[in-house]
Parts: sequence; structure tokens; C-alpha cells
Amino acid sequence: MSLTNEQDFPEITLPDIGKLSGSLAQRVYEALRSSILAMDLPPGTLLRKQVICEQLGVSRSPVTEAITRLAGEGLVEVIPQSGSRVTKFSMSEIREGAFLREAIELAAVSKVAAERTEEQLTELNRNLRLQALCLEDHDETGFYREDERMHELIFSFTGYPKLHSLSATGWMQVNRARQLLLPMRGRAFEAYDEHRVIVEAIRDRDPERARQAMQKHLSELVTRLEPLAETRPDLFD
Amino acid sequence: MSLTNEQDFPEITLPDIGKLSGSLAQRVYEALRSSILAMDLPPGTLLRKQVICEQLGVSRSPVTEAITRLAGEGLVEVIPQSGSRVTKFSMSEIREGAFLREAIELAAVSKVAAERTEEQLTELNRNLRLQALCLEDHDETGFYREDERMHELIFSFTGYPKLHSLSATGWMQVNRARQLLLPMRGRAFEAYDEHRVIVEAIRDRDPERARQAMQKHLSELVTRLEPLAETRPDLFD
DNA sequence: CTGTGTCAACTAACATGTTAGCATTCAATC
DNA sequence: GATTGAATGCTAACATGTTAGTTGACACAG
Repeated sequence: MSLTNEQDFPEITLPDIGKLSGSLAQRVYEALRSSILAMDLPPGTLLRKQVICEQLGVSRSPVTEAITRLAGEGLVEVIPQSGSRVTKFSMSEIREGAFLREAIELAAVSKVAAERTEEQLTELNRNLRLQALCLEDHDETGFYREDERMHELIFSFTGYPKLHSLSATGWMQVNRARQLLLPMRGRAFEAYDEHRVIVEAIRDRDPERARQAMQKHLSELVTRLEPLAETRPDLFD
Repeated sequence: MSLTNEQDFPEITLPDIGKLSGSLAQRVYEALRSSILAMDLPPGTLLRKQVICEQLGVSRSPVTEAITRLAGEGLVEVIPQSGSRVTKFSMSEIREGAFLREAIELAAVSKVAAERTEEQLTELNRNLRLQALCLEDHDETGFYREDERMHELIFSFTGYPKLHSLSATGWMQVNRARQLLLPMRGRAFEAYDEHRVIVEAIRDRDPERARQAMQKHLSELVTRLEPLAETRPDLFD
């Protein structure tokens, strides 16, 4: 198999790891991970240990460990004795990640709807208000941050601390691809409405309605992702 | 934090890695992993790189990589600058793993019930027959193997290849703990009946009934696991 | 007897040297 | 010109040397 193609020698720039805390390996891992998720290192990019070592000013050990962990998450694929590269998208993986996320989050929202406390409801409503404020200010970035936050809240209300990170693992590919979508006009308002329905169902302790509302909300994104394989074939395999 | 306790210097014996294939790191990983899952390395066991190196006849590099990967899966916890040990059970983690597995497998069985082909149904029925044969022969081990196989089949029929391994990650802790249960007399027969109901629902293309049957089947195990924290407090934290 | 500080031993974490497998190139042969 | 195959340069994989942080024992002071 040949490794050479047009994406072989990009001028890669990595964030400074000086600001991060933890072991070197941890910092290198986070630097690479965020660069990959932010599409600074696009799918197909060849990762060369030596270059990364020089740029970050560390030896090969922490870089190796970081790449091993990224390979474990599926963000990087290692070609034995040859090289590592950022994994390309595959529509089937995206669908699988979405299925997984849906399965987990529907179970979560259903459980939360059945057991929610007053405090939790208050927190969700406060988050909803924040979303509304972002919309009023035309602050799309802020809205997506609060969107994320809302899903995080629901996960945390289940009482299962690792649920979010596990569902995030499969969802990562979806989130990575999501950035290729131009923000669609009016979509944020629709999303906000869907969020409201979800919170209302939680308020009424109606697990089934919460499920359905969440399902509708999640299916939105995948639908919009589908055409991407056509428009950006270079990023898919 | 203290590392010393009665489990510190066990005479650990690892399987020979000569038979396995792949890179050294991969073989070391599999050797450790299977030993942990088989409870040959009980929760709390201190893993000392040097000892492992000597026993397997390899250097520290592959051992380090293997332990890193195991830590990523949550089978090993690393105490920085100090040591690594096999993670103890925690009932909350077991409940979380069970919740996750339930969420994923209910979604899977529901999808399969809705879309199953004749070939898939045939394969499930054949598997059921195998289970029945194992029961007739009082072959508990064989039954357990076919049980696993059936769940695997259902996962694979979704068309999502990684679903099984992902749900297995969280489920691992459950499976590890499961070995502490004495095989309960008659439980295999009950399990077989539950399997039959699931397959019947798939046959009838009835997603909702398949869900419910699977839910009943899965909840069985976690119920039987609950008392374990009392009877074997040494394995929990 | 209890709490505190020093020190030695151990370990993970990191750095670096070595080996071996793969890919590309290019020349030799058909 | 096409195919093969030796040579070269690259890389991951592995081995080993070095550094620095943590632990636990023990002496000492209160």
C-alpha cells in the first residue's frame, strides 16, 4: 500500500503544550486530539513522529503513547512499520456513531424524565434560557456551546458519570464531520424548539415523550450529514 | 496513598505469548487482558512492569504500551509515578456498564426485529437449537458460549460492526464480576426460555416485544450481581 | 507515645539508541 | 518497454539508559 499522495507533507502546526497540565504524554495527546477534532489536521494527514517531536519539543516516548491512545479511539490509524495518519471519515462509521449515540441518549433522557428532581429541572430551564439569550444576541457559537452543555446535563443527571464520555467516543466522528456543514440559517431556532420540547417532557415526567423528542432532535443532524460524502469525497474513504 | 496490602506480591503467572500473533505489544496486551478478565489477576493486584518483562521475556516498551491500553479500557488504573494495579470492582460502575449495554442492545434488537432477513432468522434458530443441545448434554460451558454467540449475532445483524466491541467495553466489568457467581441451578434453562422469546419476537418482526424480552433477559444478571458487593468486599472499593 | 522530617528504594515517565519491516527508486534483465 | 529485484531511506517497534516523583521506613523531637 502506498502512503504517498497530495496530503503527505502539509505544514502542520500544533498548539503549544506549555499551557496544558498533566504528564507530557497527556498534553501531547490533548494537543493532537483537539487539532484532529478541529479539522486542523484533516482526515488523511500523515502524522510523523519526528516532526511532532520537534514541533512540541519532546521526545518520541510521549508522542508514541499519545498516538497509541488516539489509535485506540479510532481517530488515527497506524500502518505497521510504515506510518500513522488521521483517519478519514466513512459514512457507515458516522451512521454507526449516530446509532450508538441515539441508543444511549434515548435511554438516558428516558431515565432522567422518569426520575428528575426539581433542582435538575431548574438547571435545565436555566440552560434553556441561556440558549434563548444566545439566539437573541445572534451568538451562534454560544448557542452551540449551551447545546452541548444541555446534552451533558442530561447525561450527568442519570448518575452515570462515564456515560457521556462513552457516547462521545462514537459520536466524535459525527461531531468532527459536523464542522464541515455551513451553519444553516434558522437551524439554531429549530434546535432550540426541539430542546424546549425535550425539557417539557422531562418536566412532565413523561419518558416516552422525552424519548421521541430527543430522537427527532438527533436524527436532524445525521440527515444533514448524509450529502457530505458527495461534496467532499476527499475526506471520505 | 498506600499501595501496600495483602495482595501486593502475588505469584503472578501469565500465559505464554509465544502462541499469539501480532506485535509484541499486542501479544502482551492480550495476555494481560485475558488474565484480568479470567480473574487470574484479581482486582487489586499490583502490576509490576519489571516482573512482567522478565516473565514474558520482553523489554519494557511493549509492556508499557499494553498497560496504557488497558488503562484506557478501565481494566487497570495507573497511579502516577508509583504503580499500576488491576482495577477493583465498583457496584456503581457495574450498574453503569449494565445500563449502557442495555441501551445499546435494546436498540440493536429492536432494529434487527424490524429489518431481519430470512437468513438471519435461520441463523438465530440454528443457534437456539445448539443451545438446546448443550442443555440436553448438561454442557454449561457450551451453553454459555452459545449464549455469547447469540448476542454477537444480534449485534452483527444491525450492520454496525463496532457496536459489539463498544458495548463490550462497558460490559466487561459486568462479565468479569459474573464469574464470581456460582452457576445457579436452573438458570441456564430460564435463560434459554428468554432467548426463545427474543427470537420469536424477531421472527414476528415485533420490535417492541423484542425490546421487552431482551430487557427482561439482561436485567436478570445485574440483579444477581448486586449481593456480590456484600459477600466479596475485598474485590470492591 | 505521637507527630515530623530526612533519606533510601522503588516506580513511572521520559529520552535515546537499535533493529527490522515496508516502500520507493532505479538499474539490470528479459 | 515491461518486469523484477537489489539498494536505499524511511518508519514503527523494540530495547535500554536517565530523570524525577512517590512511598515507606526510620530516626528524632515534642
